[in-house]
Amino acid sequence: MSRASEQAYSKIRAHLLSGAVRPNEQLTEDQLAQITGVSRTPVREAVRRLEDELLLVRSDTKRLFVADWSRDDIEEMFTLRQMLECHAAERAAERLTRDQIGQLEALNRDLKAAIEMTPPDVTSFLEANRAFHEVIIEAADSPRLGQLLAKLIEAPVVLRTARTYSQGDLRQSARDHDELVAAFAARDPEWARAVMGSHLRRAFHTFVRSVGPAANDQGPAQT
Amino acid sequence: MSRASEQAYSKIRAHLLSGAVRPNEQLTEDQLAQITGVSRTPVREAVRRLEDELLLVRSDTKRLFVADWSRDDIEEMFTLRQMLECHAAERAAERLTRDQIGQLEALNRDLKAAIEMTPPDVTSFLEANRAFHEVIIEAADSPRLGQLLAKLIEAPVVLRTARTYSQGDLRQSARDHDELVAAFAARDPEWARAVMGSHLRRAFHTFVRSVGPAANDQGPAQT
DNA sequence: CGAGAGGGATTTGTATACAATAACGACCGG
DNA sequence: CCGGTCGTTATTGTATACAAATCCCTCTCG
Repeated sequence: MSRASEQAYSKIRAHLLSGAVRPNEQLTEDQLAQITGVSRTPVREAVRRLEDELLLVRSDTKRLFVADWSRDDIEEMFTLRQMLECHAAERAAERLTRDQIGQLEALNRDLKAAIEMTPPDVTSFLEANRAFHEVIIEAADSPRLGQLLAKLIEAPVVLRTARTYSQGDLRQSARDHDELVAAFAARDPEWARAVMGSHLRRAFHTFVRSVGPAANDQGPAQT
Repeated sequence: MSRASEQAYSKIRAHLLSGAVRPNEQLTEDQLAQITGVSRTPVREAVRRLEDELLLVRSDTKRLFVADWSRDDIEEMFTLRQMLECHAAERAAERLTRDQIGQLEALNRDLKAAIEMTPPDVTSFLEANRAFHEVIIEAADSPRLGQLLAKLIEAPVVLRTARTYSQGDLRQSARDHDELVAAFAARDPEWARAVMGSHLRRAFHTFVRSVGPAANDQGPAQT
């Protein structure tokens, strides 16, 4: 999108991820317009995108709130992502160019470098990880699949807690990526799917372990 | 959404599905505002939704066009829908109330009645079919899953061609629904998943047969 | 003391005017 | 005759004013 609405989007998103607002807190379009420095029109456009990504929700009477993700919500998100991204890996295995496989290798080198910093550079890790998965989705060559996954991957909760992962967790992630590259290089869709599946499922359990297995189960409905 | 933007959405959608416009034809927000009788503001809101549903697409310079669905696009849509809706059926099998199962039975009675009209009442069939699947998705109790599926099911191409299905095709569909209800009543997630899978995959092949197996393969890129 | 109605304040929805950007075509130079 | 550049027109993007809906507090009545 164009300048103002794009800017509104990223500023609001950053604002939400920064933790400056709490789940279930009400926001108004005017507030957001002030924060972002643009008028309500592009803010409304940005808000729509953020609603789509489930970072914001609207009450039944159109009032705007910060979304609250329960543990169950997050599990479902991981499950759906796994379903779709396994499919993407399968398709990608049949379609990746040598050049793209090279990109994946390079990205995974960056990712490993980020892990081996002391302390691990989690921001770089997340960026390399995001780019890695993006190449695969791109190669799957299915616009609709990409669109669906885009929503799931925007999920913020994961990003917020990634900083608590151990170096061992991160290294396992890098090993998964290595094996994915191997599966792609071998042009073996089944292998790629299987590795992607375990990769994401493990990520879910790592997440659960880091936030506590039964947290957040008694939260009130948010709408 | 509120009155004007909701009205704009359904009018534009109807306009697109009516076939009054051709794929790759350009539209302007002003035109649509005139057609719908509201200002550009709600039209833009409606257009965003339709873009999301891939009924409309924007060029790289933000100009608006009627989307063109290739056969491959449609196959991918069916594949994704199958993946997600099988999952929904599985979850629904564990969660449907007796009341909801009763609803499914009632809807399938309506559906069969529509089929046995002479000629078959395709509009009622489609409506009962939509409602049937909606109950299942609702019962799956996963907001994100429902949201993803909503997009896929809006796909218009299927609706446009449904009128060409034979009575035999429609009857098979009703039988699938009967078996789904049986699987739900037995609380057997695996059974439900399997039936849903074959139901949707058959629907795809019925679709392919009705439009011709290799149609629409040489269309130029639209963006 | 509680329930519900009324009304001002808050918030979202819509229309409109204007600004920014992209497409189109005419004109010019080679 | 071709290619490019500039100005005009068409189209989308943004700001703002106003309308509609909703919330919340208060006040009254039972």
